[in-house]
Amino acid sequence: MDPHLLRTFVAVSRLASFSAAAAELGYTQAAVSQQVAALENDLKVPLLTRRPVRPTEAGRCLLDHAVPILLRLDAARADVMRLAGGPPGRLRVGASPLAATGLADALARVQASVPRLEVAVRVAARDAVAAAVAEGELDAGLVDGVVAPSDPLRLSETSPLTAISTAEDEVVVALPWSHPLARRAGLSLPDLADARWIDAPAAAAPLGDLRWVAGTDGFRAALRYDGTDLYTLGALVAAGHGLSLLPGPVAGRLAGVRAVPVTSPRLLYRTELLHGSTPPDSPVAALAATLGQRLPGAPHSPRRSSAPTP
Amino acid sequence: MDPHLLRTFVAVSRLASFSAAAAELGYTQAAVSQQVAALENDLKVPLLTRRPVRPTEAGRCLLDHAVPILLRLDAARADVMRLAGGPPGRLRVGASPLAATGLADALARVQASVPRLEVAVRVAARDAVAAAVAEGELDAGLVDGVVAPSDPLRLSETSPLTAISTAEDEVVVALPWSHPLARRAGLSLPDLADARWIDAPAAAAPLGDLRWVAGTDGFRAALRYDGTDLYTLGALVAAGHGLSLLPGPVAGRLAGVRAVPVTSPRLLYRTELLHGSTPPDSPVAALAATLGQRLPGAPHSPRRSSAPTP
DNA sequence: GATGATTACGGACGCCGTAAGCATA
DNA sequence: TATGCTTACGGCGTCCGTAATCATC
Repeated sequence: MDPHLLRTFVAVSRLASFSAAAAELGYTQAAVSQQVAALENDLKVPLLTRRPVRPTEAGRCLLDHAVPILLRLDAARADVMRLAGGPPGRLRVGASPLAATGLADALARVQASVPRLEVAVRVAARDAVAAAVAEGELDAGLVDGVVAPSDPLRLSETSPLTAISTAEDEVVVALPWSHPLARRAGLSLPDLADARWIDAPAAAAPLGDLRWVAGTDGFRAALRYDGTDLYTLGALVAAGHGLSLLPGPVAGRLAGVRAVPVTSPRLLYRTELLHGSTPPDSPVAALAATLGQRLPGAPHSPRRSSAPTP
Repeated sequence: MDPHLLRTFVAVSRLASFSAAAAELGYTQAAVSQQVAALENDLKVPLLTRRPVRPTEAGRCLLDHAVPILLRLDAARADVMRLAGGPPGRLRVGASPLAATGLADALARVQASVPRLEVAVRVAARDAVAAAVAEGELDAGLVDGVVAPSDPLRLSETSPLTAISTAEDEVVVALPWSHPLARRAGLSLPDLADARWIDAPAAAAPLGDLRWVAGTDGFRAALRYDGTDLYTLGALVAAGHGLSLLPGPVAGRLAGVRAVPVTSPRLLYRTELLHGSTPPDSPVAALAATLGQRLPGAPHSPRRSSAPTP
């Protein structure tokens, strides 16, 4: 169960070829063959069929474990080395599209307090941001989502990250003006499970979040929008392609759509700042302080610690 | 970042001694010293202070990652080999104390349907059961806890396990008859946050669960009871040492205590069956079927899949 | 001075590359 | 027949154990 063997096994499975994996990893075909054989020998189970190269049942099972394990190993290395490296002169921040809104101000204030700070910003999907922070590719990430008041955001955690709540907004449904429910003052989420929804995981709340907080299988996507642009999303809603769940302040700025608050169940659109272990004098700590909250607890024990902002 | 190195690093940290770790792992002191040096050299960070042997800040950070990683590696091996081993002639089941109640009947029915089946039962704390199932020391585990209706149990997951809801009971507060709230017909959980509570993680709902579902910092323990015996717990409640949260059917059988349902928020005392990847003809599948639910989805992709029982 | 971690050195094993073998499309 | 995985073998590096060295209590 050497990580080296796991890594080549994953590569072979993904590429469905020993030789391609060898090329990618800088080995010879023979070495890859031996590594896979060693793994199969260790587990006493054939993991791959040859010709065509495809994972067996046991192989798929191992893949389900191996990928997170390898991610976690990388995250561990990144976390430790980041802690040891001392405060770097740069701050690489990621954000999911809706969370990116409030970032500019905060970054300006951090730059004012830390001289000669290189800042890089990257916008990506929520889970991608979380993964990049875990891997150490980013120093911090701002992510958002729909949650019940006391719950943390549900992220696919490769490794434990410290999470700080930085903003909590009202949750609203964006509807076209012509929609029968558009004149309501408030809406109940379960009533909307069977409506037409737009799945815009990169721009609005992913429908998976809705299913989670509502505890149903509904909220099926009538249209999928993979862009991040909110005005396109607004246009899609206005044109009647479906509904979308958004934070109140954002939805209020969209033209042609009606924003109706969700009154039941009680929900919040929360933004959280994610980061790994961090020395207290780092730019990340400054960013966390700027976004309204001091870094909690000991930086060496990264655990979820969310507290609502006042 | 060889797991071998991580394992010895963890052992050295735990035992605070190179030589003790060497003895435990079957190495010489010199080998352990070299392994730790190799790890520190790889990460370019001192991980341990010598004399006394104690993890540095970076070392503690690495420990936070290394322990779950090693558990997960073991879980992966166990999961794959279990899948490959074919249906074994034995069924090792673990259960948390309250969940163990309904196990006898189900096991009898499984034994009736599978000839010559060796059955072993082990009762332990909830997280210990989950860990043992992940590690493959147990084939399945029954665990219980307090949750909101649509949430899964919050387990410290080393590796993803399939979870099936097998029972859902009313949640009640066990109070002494003399308690001012004992005559109420129903209680609201937030009102009880500041009451005296008994923390009995091995027998009743852990107080951490209450804090989670209530979203508060309350529910502080006035007394901790580490046993699993429910009648002792009942006696403690009756004597006024504190309150305890229990499933309705269990609390009803305790002498001298009053059981008042929790009406707000809406909570359930749920029991879930946990298992790893499993061939469809295994005793685990039989147990799952007996407990009221077929094995869902493909056995090679272990994910949480809970559905309420009717 | 004794306990215990580190450094030095030699042997064994493991792992990769080259090259030949072999099965399948 | 050709592509591509497997097996055979040789060299190199890694890792462990023994033994000597060094540091701390």
